[in-house]
Parts: sequence; C-alpha cells; structure tokens
Amino acid sequence: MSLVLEIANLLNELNPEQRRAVLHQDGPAIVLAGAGSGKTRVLTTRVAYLIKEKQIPASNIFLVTFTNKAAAEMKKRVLEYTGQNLPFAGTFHSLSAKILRIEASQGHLEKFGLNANFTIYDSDDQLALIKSIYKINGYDPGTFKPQVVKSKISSAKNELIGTDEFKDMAHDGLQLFAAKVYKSYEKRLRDENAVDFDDLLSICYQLFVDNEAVRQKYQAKFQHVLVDEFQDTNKVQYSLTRILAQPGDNLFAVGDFSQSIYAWRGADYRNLERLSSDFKNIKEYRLERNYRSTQAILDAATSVIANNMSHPVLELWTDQSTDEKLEIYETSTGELEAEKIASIIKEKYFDQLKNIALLYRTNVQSRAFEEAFMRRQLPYKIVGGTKFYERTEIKDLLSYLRLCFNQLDSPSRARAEKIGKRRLEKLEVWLAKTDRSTLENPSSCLQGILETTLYLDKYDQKDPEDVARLDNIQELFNVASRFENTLLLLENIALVQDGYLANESSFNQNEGNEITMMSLHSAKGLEFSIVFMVGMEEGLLPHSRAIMEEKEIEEERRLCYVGITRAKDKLYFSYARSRFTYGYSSNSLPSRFLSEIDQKLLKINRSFDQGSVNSYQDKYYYKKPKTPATTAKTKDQKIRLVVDEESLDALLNDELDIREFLRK
DNA sequence: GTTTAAGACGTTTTT
DNA sequence: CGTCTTAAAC
Repeated sequence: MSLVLEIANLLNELNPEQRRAVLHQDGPAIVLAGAGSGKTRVLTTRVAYLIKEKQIPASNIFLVTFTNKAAAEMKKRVLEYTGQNLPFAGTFHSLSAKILRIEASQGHLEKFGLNANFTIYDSDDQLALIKSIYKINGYDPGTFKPQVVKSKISSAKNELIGTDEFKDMAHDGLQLFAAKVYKSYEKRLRDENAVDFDDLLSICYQLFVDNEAVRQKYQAKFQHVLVDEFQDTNKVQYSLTRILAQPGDNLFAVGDFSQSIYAWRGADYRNLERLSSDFKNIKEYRLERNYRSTQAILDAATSVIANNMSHPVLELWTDQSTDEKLEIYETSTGELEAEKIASIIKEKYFDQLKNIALLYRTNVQSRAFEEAFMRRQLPYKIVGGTKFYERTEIKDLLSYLRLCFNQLDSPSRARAEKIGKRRLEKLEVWLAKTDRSTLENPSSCLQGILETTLYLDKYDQKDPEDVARLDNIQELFNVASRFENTLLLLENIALVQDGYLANESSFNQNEGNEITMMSLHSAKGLEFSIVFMVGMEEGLLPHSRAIMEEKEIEEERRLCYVGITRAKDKLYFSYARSRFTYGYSSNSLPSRFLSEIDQKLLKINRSFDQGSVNSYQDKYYYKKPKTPATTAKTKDQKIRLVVDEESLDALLNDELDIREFLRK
C-alpha cells in the first residue's frame, strides 16, 4: 500500500471554495485567502494536483514564499502528498541565488562582474561597505547617516531603479548624496565579486531582460509559477514573477490585502490589484471560511479592518460559535499592565502556557512582561531578538571563512582586521599553503582557521558569557558538519538569517510549557489558543511614527488585524493610562482600534488601582464611529491636541520636550 | 590595542 | 530609561 495519498482523497478534505481554487485550470489565478482559511493547504494541494493529475514534473514547478520556514513546510507537505521533492520551492532570494549560481558558472554574469564564487553580502556587510565609502571619500556620517543612505539604495534596487536613473530623479540633498554613494557602492560590489540581498533579485531580473536565451530557458522550464503572500511582493518580485510565468501565464498568486504589513520594506499590496489589470483573463477565488478562530474573534477582526478604505477586505466566517467575549484590561501604568496580565496567566492558564502568545508592537515592551513573569516564575520565551548568525563570535568566524574563498570581500577583511592584524596575517600564510580540498570541507576549514588564528584564545573558560560564545562556536561546527561544501554552507547561512537551521531542535515548536512573546510582525502566519495583545494605545498601536499619515494608519490597522486573527479561542487586549517611554512618563489614550470593535463583543475590566487619574473620561473611548474613516480621525485629532495640565506644566518648566509631547 | 565615558537616539525586520 | 556608537583616555 502506498503512503502517498490519492489526489481524490486530498480534494475531498477541502471545502468547495478551496477545491475550486485548487482545480483552477491553465492561465492566471488570484486567490484571496483570509487569515486561517487554509491557504497553505490550497497551495500544496494544487501542487500535488499539478504533479499527479496534470503530469507536470516536480522540477518544472516554481513555488515561492517569503520565509524559509514556510518553504520548508510546503516542501514537506508536497512530499507527503506526492512522494516527490520540489527542487524549486523556496524564498525569492534563495531561488534567485540558485539561478544566479547556475548562470554564473556558465559565464553569463560577467557583465555584472560576477563569477561562480560570488559572495552574498548581508545587511551588516552592506553597511560596512557604505561606511568604507564614506571614509575613503571623506563624507561626514553626521550629515546623512549611512543607515539612511543604505535604505535609500535598497529601496531603489527593489524598485528596479539603477544608479543613473536614481541620480536623475534626485531632487534634494539627501537623494543627490545617496546617488553618489549608490554609484560607488555598485562599483565596489562588482569589484569585490559580491552581491547584496537586493541584487539577488534585481540581477536575476536584469539577466532575464538582457539575455533572451537564458530567459526562454527558464520560461520554458517553469510551466507553473505559484506565489504565496502576494500582498508582500515588491516591484522586482512582481516583475520576476510576471516574466517567469510567461508565455503560458500559469501564475497562481495567493494573498490577503489585510495582512500586508511590510510596506516599509517595499512591499506593495497593490500588486494584488495590479495582477487583475495586467492579466485580463485572470480568475479570482476567495477563501473566507476560517478554521482557526471563534466567530467573536473574527467579528472583531472584521470590524477593525473594515475601516481601511484603500483595499478590499474579506468577510471571515466560521461555524465555531461562542458567547465568549474578548476582554480588555485597563491599568494605570505600564508596569501594572504587565503585573495584571501575569496574574491572569498564573491564575487561569498556568497549565497551558505553551498555548499563550503575548504580542506587542515594539520589542522594548517585552521587558516589563519579562520581569513580571520572572517574579511569578512563569516560563517564557522571546521569538526574535539576536539571531544566531548575528552574534559576534559567529560573524567573526564567518568572515574568516568567507575570506578563504573571496579575498576581495572587503567587509570580511575589515572585520578580520579588527579581530587582530596578526591573526589575519597568519590566516593568509595558512591560506597560501593549504589545498583547496581542505578549504572546501566545512569542518576542516573551520578547524584550520581556529588552529591558525588561535581565535578561541579570545575567550575565557571561566567567564559564563564566554562559555556561551564557545557553545555557539560548537553549534557552528555542528551546522558546518551537515554541509558537503563550504561555499554551500556560506550560501545557506547568508540566505537563512533566522538561524532556525542552526537550532533545528529547539526551533521545533514549543515543546516546553512556555509563554511565547513576540512582536506583532513576528506573529504573522502563527496561531495560538490564547492571545494577549498588549499596549493597545495611541502611540504604540498605531505607532507614533504612523499617526500623521492615513496610509500608515491603515498599515497599523492591518497589523492589529494580523494580531487579532492569531487567536483561536480567547483574546485579551490591554493598555495603560500612563507609560514610561524614553525616561518620561506620559499619559496615553486607548488605541482607536479598540473603539472600532463592536462593543457587544467586549468585556471591559478597569482597575482603579493606585495612581488612578481623575481626568480619565470614558465618554471618549469605545464609541464606534458612525462613518469610521472620517469621524474617527477628527475625533482623535481633537483629543490629541488637548494639552492636559500635567503636560502643560512640564512643558512650561522645560521638563518635557515639545516634540516629545507632540509625538503622542 | 583595549577600556571607559560621554553622547545620541529611540518601530516593525520574511531575505 | 536603555542601548549602541563614537571619541577620548589608558
């Protein structure tokens, strides 16, 4: 008996809407898939359908996602369904890198100054390169910060804007300056046989545009192109997708407007709409049945997101009815907010901590909760934070490793010089007399580096922090031993930033009984039985940086929507009436998003604890605006402009910076 | 080359 | 209030 499931069985498990999408025939399709509507299942079942029913070879399917984790999950499921591996399933970046490696070895990337050994620069390397350009040219880092210039260059590349075009478009000092740096930056990359993250996509696209033979080769190969999270594509990703889908236009794009939360990285949800105008014959499918949350949670999510005017929203529904309300907790201060949540968890959920997620807008908010959890001995883990490959000791060793294969790699050289000039000299002597096969073996290369440079001498066995570093180095050895070739190891590390590959065992879901804490951004794609959305305040969610622009408010609202739709059974909101930020304590207002939720769905718990403020006026809160987009805005603006006595005093006494105050 | 102190700054971060 | 960067001092 075969372990491989029959396609009919797979189709049987789908609802009619899902099945219609999976059975889409040739030509372009767009699938608007709401949160928790089973989009991964639809994508993977469709791939199985293409392979088993349509006889499409697995290697002729191009399946692209945004994270390595999502790609791994889909590959796994397709393997279960069909018994076949998908060689071209991955992230935009990893798939582009794969294509570039192949073409570089054919000499097709010479015009980009790249040979088959090209190095991939990560975000730190990019910054190092830019700083080095500043230094050489005597640019002042105070006038235009390297970080800002870096992001300008990055967005230009994502928009497929070259150095000349960028210069022509520049109309202010910063842009003119960035144009200069951009030009030198590109030259340096080419001279150093290197690409940055953005280049992986833009050079791949450029190659397809310039080289007809190469383009046709891949267009013929990839008979079907499937894209996940299409609302998060940027211009170069959109263009790549389009060009690869030709000539058959067998493009299957899955996405959800309401979950677009990466505009600041160039993602443009309008790409979903653009599909409909670029492909006249496109078929649209909608998945609105939700398998995750209770109806109350879905109604809350929908009532919030319905206030977004610039994109369509889905109406999620479920047959899981419940009369369980969503709860709001108000406390007087940020510290008490953490105490309150910690005590609720301790009392009600002590035995199911692993089902709990605590979500916040900014990472600094985690601190108060960590302290409160520790006091009550509630175990927790934080998702995000410093990544494995971003640690000093790992980056140090990686720079040595990279120098073994590309001596032109300036960020690695600079780093190695910083570790010690003598160490670097010894390394170079060793490199000259060591044969290629030793270098290509990851373990012996690393071993050789450690023996030559005496790098481990930097650390003290008695210092606990250093012991942790030594452990990390051991972990790097473990990762290295799983690769046949050092170059492959380096490429993997460059493309897998979150290091889940390094900690596979600990990454395997929550085996321990711990509360999971993370930012709202990190929570996308996950689900938890019990969710706490904390810091529901104007200034935090929506973030103070976003409150001036309606467009940005809408992105914050989508972020709120993403948070709400993570919850399966129970959802809590909390906010504090005053909060310490940047050393100042300031009064805060409940988030406008709370007022957008139907009151009937909510249970409000106010605690009139110590420090209760008299000026608290509940008439301003929790009133659903009649015509959301406009009244909500003016009402909130009115509130914001009121200067309370406390702030006024502080302002007059110069204790409070006016900008600080206006930020709220 | 390493340590220390003053100074600046403060959202999110799939690759 | 913290963290990180940079300059200045050992």
